[in-house]
Amino acid sequence: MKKKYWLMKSEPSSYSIDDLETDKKTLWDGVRNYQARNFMMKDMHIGDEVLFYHSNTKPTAVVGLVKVSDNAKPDPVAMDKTSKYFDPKSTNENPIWHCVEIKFVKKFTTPVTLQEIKQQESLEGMMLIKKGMRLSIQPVTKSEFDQICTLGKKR
DNA sequence: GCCAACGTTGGC
DNA sequence: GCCAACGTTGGC
Repeated sequence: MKKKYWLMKSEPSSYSIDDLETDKKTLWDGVRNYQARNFMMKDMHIGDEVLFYHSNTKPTAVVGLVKVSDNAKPDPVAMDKTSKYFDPKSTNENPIWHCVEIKFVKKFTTPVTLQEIKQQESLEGMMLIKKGMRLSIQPVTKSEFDQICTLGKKR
């Protein structure tokens, strides 16, 4: 299985890279978008590397690296009536939503801001900066991944 | 807090 | 199957 590269968004007010550093690993539950789900179910595998992105904050930025530590499994909170992610259409027999588990790898010494990414000519193809792009899980190329990592190590 | 862009829902 | 209405995302 060839390693793939991804970008995952999170609002730091709900779950930040620091939370993940504390937890070491977490189930990426609560995703309720079919495109994002399909990536997790079909394309993400143990060992894939992920850019962790903080959205809805100042500044928005890729703040670190994480790794897929377990393949997709049914999303438990979809079956939890008390959860805000509860979905009556999803059952134990026929779960609709799935999620992978991710583990903390490292925080960037310098977060790579959205603004900075937009300024890189070599990154102008990134999905993240496409107008109206709001997918919370996006594939990135190895080249994009490597460039962001380099920027994150600077200074 | 605003609002553009998007995805989903539901009436027909 | 269309599409208007609605809710959500996420940058600014």
